Amino acid sequence: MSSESLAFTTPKESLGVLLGLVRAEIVRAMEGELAAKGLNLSFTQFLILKRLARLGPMSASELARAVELDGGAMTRQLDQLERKGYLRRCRHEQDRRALRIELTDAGNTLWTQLVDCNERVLTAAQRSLDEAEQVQLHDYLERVLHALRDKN
Amino acid sequence: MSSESLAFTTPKESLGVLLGLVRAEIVRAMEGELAAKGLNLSFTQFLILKRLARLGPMSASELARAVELDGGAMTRQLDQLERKGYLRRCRHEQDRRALRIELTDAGNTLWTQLVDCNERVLTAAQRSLDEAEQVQLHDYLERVLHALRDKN
DNA sequence: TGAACATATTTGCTTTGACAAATATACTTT
DNA sequence: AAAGTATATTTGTCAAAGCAAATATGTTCA
Repeated sequence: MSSESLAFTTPKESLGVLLGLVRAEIVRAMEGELAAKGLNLSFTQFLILKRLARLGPMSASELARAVELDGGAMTRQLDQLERKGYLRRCRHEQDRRALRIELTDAGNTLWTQLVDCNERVLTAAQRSLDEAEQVQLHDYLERVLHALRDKN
Repeated sequence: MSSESLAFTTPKESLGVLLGLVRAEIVRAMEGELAAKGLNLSFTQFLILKRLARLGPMSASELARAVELDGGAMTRQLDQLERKGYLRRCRHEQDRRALRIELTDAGNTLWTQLVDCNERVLTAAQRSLDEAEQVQLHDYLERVLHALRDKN
């Protein structure tokens, strides 16, 4: 009875799905914003630029881990973004295996445009949560993430 | 400076990313569970079966909307699941355009196995949240979802 | 009724991303 | 220093998913 009778309202049953739905909406909204500005950028590419703009130059594999992207896929995304002139592959000073990916001037200029989109989407997404709730949601998600990663 | 100094702790900045990371971990964990049982099922296929098991027969497009999957992709997933004998495409009584997708006996039997995997992963994911917090997380996510969908 | 439009499914085409192999470089241990 | 192991990047290959077009059926409205 416990599980069956509560089926359609039990949180546990749909956390995975729910996360998928929310994320899909955010991606959709974000890509809509980008398209509306006439920018031809995927959500993945947006994330890469955001990371670089926020944290500065880093290697391709750091970047890949940060956005949960396969190394091979990262290479190809970097190809595209480099071709569009938004970033540069430089040599890493300490490690000759690695690259140092850095934004070009065009990349930095682009980011100033993206900040708006980013802001609008996240504000819209969280508009029904007050400040404290937003912090709490973030905290819960972090805790879930750690629980999943530290298997014990 | 303002953005730079706060970058690594501002919640709003990473909600999109964070959702992606959590979801990726859940998918990984779930596929691990499935593989451990010797089942050759993708996370997407698991979601389709789950939906059918929980809510009963429905059309392909309802199913597609529920798991946030493209119609074309759904057709091909159904091909696979039908070939494996887990579901059946029947005619829809009221709408001759549509299908009525229903689980076979084998599909229902399979689901009894999947229930465990599902349970284990979700329990592990939420083990650092108490009952009230789990409910609250779910509530927050629903509110974010609605905020994103009802654009106004 | 009939025309216009909307929805359900399938198929073809293209892009994205995962996985594995290849190569280059770093680290560790003996 | 040599050997063995680990990491960074690139490339090839494949499966999954998105988009568009085709077809069939339903719905609305003049």
